[in-house]
Amino acid sequence: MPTTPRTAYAHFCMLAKALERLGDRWALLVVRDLLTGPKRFTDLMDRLGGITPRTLTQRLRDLEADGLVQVDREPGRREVWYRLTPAGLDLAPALDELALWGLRHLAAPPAPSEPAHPEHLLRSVRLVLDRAGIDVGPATWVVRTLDRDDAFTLRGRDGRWSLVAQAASDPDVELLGTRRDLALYLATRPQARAAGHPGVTMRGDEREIGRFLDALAVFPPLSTGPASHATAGQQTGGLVD
Amino acid sequence: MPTTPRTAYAHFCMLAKALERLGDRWALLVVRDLLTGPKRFTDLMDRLGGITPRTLTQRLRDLEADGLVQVDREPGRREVWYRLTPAGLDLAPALDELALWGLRHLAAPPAPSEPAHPEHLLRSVRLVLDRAGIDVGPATWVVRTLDRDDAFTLRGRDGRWSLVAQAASDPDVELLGTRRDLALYLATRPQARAAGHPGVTMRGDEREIGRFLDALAVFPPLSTGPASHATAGQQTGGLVD
DNA sequence: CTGGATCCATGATGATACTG
DNA sequence: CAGTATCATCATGGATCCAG
Repeated sequence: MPTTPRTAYAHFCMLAKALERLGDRWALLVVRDLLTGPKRFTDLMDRLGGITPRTLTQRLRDLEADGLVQVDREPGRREVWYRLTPAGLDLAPALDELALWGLRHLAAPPAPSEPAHPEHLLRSVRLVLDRAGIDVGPATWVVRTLDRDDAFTLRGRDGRWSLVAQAASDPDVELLGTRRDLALYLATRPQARAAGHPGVTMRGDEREIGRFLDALAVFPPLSTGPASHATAGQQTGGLVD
Repeated sequence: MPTTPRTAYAHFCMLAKALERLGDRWALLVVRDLLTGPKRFTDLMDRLGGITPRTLTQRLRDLEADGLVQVDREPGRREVWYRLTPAGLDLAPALDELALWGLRHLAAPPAPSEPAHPEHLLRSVRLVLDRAGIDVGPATWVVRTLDRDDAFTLRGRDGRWSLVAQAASDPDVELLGTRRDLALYLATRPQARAAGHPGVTMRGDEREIGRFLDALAVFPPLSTGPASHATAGQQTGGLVD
């Protein structure tokens, strides 16, 4: 009979109970990376850059025991696929709010040592466009990474926006570049985006690219209050000065 | 020159950056308890039951350094008051989403060893009423704890709801009880609430109490998916069987 | 090659007692 | 009231090794 584990807060509070499951280091980042679809152990190791295999194993076991992750092991197949259960998928709104908070208060250009992936920013872009109800007509935009052949489709219609980790066949605009270049481009402040970005190719006719730039003008959102983070300093309206 | 601290993920991801500030044990619970207003060190020690003074000191220092908490020290006064900065207050939506997720997937009656405070549930009640757009006419409901003399006012009008940690002077309904009894009452499933609860006094005329019960019928919300938590078992529509 | 396990080092947290 | 001091324990990081 286990006594209350170390990670328990013993509060009658749903936030505390949630954090008992999600508060361990790396746990929410594992969920984040599984939100875009099932992944293998090594896929996660790659994306979570910095986690040790022992910790990843531990997190996946914990999340499985808590019913957030399901493990697909098929006999005769080497790969083990990890995917979110409905309860795990249901964390998306909470992760979105945390990411938006980070965007409002901690936005900063990527350090040279930081691996940059466009998908994290794309999730925030989708959310910001959706919340703002931006409507520039039906839009299908594809972002394709050249160094890893990932692709994402951002679709908008009637002010609602969706993001899927797959390339649509008929994009109005297509962005091509390395993961880092694409992330840097999305992190540029809106006014500078029309000029393009080194390493990023934009395909699509001028009118379509114009719609893309118009919609993206709301990203990133401005901080609601004064930039009160001690090291954040100036708020220029972009992630990059 | 400090190298990247242990708590850094070194990802260009706003969620990761947020978790670098908020991911330490107890950190978000400190924010939670400061969301209802400024508190003293010992107030926080009391509410956070289980935290050690060393850890609380550490968290408050970290949060202060990150610009989420401001410390009010007045010369000649013993007490030190901690309050959230605008950036700290801006975490409310994220904490709300996490608490709602906990409510949907981890709801369980309070264990006998769990101190129960009504305020955490009241935050969720406000949010659920507000999201559902419940409109039962202008409503002012006061919840008053007898064992600590805390009071909260839940106000609704035109489907919008607010919660403040203070007693309104003209409540339509007033609930009185110990912190535990009030929490247990709010955790009851809606159908059982009309019968009242031992230790909880409800003041107000019958019609007003009827409005109160009608509105509260949407709390707690049902889980979106099947109750997939390994230990959660049945979902009865209430926190208490 | 994937999916881990093992060993050790270290930093973060808990328990308890004490103090300006 | 608002912490600090000390010691113990546990979780995580880093490196390496191993089995199917």
